[in-house]
Amino acid sequence: MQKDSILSSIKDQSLIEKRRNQIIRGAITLFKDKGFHRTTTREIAKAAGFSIGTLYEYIRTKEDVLFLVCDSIYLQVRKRLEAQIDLNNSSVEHFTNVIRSYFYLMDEMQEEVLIMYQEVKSLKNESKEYVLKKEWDMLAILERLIATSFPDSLSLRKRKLLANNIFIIGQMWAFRRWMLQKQFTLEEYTDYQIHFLMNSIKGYNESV
Amino acid sequence: MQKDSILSSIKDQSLIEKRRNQIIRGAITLFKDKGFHRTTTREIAKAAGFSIGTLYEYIRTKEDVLFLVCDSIYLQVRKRLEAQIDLNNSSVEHFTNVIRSYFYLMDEMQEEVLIMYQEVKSLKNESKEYVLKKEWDMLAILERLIATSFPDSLSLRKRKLLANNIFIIGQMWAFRRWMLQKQFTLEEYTDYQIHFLMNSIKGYNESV
Amino acid sequence: MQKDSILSSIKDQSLIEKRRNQIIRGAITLFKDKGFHRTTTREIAKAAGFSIGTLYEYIRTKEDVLFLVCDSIYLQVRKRLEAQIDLNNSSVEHFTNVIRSYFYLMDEMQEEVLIMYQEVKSLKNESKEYVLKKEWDMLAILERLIATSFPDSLSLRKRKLLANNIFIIGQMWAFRRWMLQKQFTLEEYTDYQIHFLMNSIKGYNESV
Amino acid sequence: MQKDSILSSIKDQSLIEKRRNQIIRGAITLFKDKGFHRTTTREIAKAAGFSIGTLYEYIRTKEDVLFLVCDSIYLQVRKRLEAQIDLNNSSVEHFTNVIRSYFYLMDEMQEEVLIMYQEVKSLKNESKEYVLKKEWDMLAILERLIATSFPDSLSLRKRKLLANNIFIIGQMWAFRRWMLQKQFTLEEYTDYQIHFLMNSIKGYNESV
DNA sequence: AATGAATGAGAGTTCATTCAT
DNA sequence: CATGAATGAACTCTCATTCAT
Repeated sequence: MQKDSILSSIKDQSLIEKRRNQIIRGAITLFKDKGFHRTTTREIAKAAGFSIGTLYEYIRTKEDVLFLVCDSIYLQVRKRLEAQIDLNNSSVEHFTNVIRSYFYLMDEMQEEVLIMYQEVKSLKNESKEYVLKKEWDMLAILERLIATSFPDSLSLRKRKLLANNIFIIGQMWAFRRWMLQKQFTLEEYTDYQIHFLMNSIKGYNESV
Repeated sequence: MQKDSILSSIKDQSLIEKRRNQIIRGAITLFKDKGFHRTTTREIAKAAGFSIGTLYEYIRTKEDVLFLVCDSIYLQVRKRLEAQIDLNNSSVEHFTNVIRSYFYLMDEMQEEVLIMYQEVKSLKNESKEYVLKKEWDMLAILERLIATSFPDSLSLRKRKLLANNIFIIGQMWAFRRWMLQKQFTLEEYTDYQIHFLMNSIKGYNESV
Repeated sequence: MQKDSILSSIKDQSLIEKRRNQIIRGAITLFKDKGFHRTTTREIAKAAGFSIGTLYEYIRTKEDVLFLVCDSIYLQVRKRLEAQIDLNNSSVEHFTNVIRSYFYLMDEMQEEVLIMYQEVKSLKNESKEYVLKKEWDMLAILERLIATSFPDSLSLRKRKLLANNIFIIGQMWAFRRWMLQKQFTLEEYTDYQIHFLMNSIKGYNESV
Repeated sequence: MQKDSILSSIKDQSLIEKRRNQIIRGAITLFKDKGFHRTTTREIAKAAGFSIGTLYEYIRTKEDVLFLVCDSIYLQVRKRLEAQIDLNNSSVEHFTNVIRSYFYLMDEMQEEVLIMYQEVKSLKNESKEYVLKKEWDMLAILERLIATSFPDSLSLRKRKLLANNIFIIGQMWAFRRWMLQKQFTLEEYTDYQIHFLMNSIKGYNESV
């Protein structure tokens, strides 16, 4: 499944783009609140600002909406993460800056992260694979960053694992906010986690 | 909301216990497969081994089933985790043994962990809080273990954060299995993560 | 497709029988009036005397209703036709009596005949074949009657064709009533057609 | 209802003619396949070669399309039947030739005959009457032919009935093809039926 | 004259829940 | 205590029709 394979009976491509963005925006608001299953297509149409009939001119099934939403969120996260990365800068400081930005991004996009976290599983296999593919891409970005910043100290597999750890510890701030955000400010959380992370790399380095 | 506040029209408490266990066992099988929303009460009744009418003698709403399931899974995880802990043993080795056991437990209970992960949000607030309360309990266990094993090196807040990290890195093995279990055996995953963790503590220790 | 392959979630077989008869009776009334496509499932449920939910306990799709209706009509026509036939009586008089009865039956079941005529095509292939199979059966009955009554005068293929002619000339009284019933009484129609038929057989006989 | 009473917002009459022919041609193709009810107006527009908006410039409702189609089919059948008839030729041979031509025409126009057969009932009364009026016309043609060919042997009413019989036995080749065309070639079917028919007339003739 | 995006009533179907037996 | 037939609100999705461009 690819994004463009969501069929629409509308011919004007730019209108499709525009309306789908309305759909995505409306749906995210609703999904935040009630999740995918408890949101009805009529509510989505209304939140998008048009009728149920019009909604179905731009998607074929309710699941298509979920797909659009997930796809859009991933794209956004990735874009913003990539924007932080300077491939020519291999300093540790640059590394921590990127990680810090990522954590702040997770804070900013908390609700969206939650949606992805909880609803991707509701996609049918084909779409799910397409979306999960995007996660591989994001991990690859983190891996590359690690490789650049710590060229000699970590094996490939350790880099991969570390990328995963960073990835979900960032998301954790969103999906465990009921616990973490009661005890830490975002700054504290970021500071502590970056410390743990750096020590872990340094420590590992020395200990092997 | 507390567990016993799920009303039942049945008087015999031991029968309630028995029937609810049947319900839980049946429901978990189904939820693994199709998730909470896509599972019908009829299916649950059938999987539990009795009629839909009987099901409703032991619960009031479909959500009650989810609550029973989540509650049961948490209880099980906690019990098995606690069984590993010797409060009088403050050795680092004991610490890593417990962590290792926890990771292996997450592997064993992958499907259940997934259910919790993805479905707890569908609980209504009251029940959700009750369930999340159990997570606080589990974190407290890990915190205590950390405090015992590393009595002087970590502040309270760092212990809390570390407990969280351990907790979700364990779960990650389950909920990101599509990614991790392609690249690591359970043993490798456990070894690497424990290394990272220990270095992180040691490194931190030294660096502060 | 066979009749019993229409799944029902109801266990009591005699209740299924009873409810399905209610459905058939209600649906026929409606189909007479508005045809299959213009009749809604809600109307069918109401005409059957229960709720839409209950309707769907006894069928799986709207098409099932059409199938039940067609099946029931064929069965009825056939039963009543068979009841007229005495296999041991090979007299020409018996032959004409049966034909006459058949014509009167078509008159009595006009509406039902119309439904079959116009709606069978809406069945999906599997069911359609099952229903059309019943028409073969009825033709076989007429063929056998012809063979018994005119043992030597007609070849197998001519008997087959004649059976078809009788069959649809009977039905014609129903489906062309807007034309025929303005010009003929049932008795006249029957008399004339039987005359044509007998002369045709006799004439054929002599001319070959 | 008359054909020209289908309102159109278009002024140019020859354009209306042209566009409606496109509609008819497209619609017949679709109706053959899926019947009137299962065909959408969008599909009709597409098959006709223009947009849904344009379609509705030439018709007012979907039913109008059905009317146009039925009207067109009747017209065609009638034209071709009339083309065979020489009013000055009263020979029996001419009679059988026309009947034979009619049967071959029914073979050629099988699909169209089916459409009429199954869909006319979906017309609303006004249009239905208009279309059925055309059947009276065709029957009148056959009646006249019978009267010309057998001037003294059959009463008016018998001629009328015979006309009906010929009419539907011709159509039967189309609407019962699933049965007849497995057992007979068109030639055989025609030969047998003409034999039956001629004997029937002759026989009747002699016997009265 | 032609287009096609927008509409919304209404269709078929599902399923959590109840309650008489 | 157990059953399962009955219910109907609520869901997703379709499609004939309109009308601004």
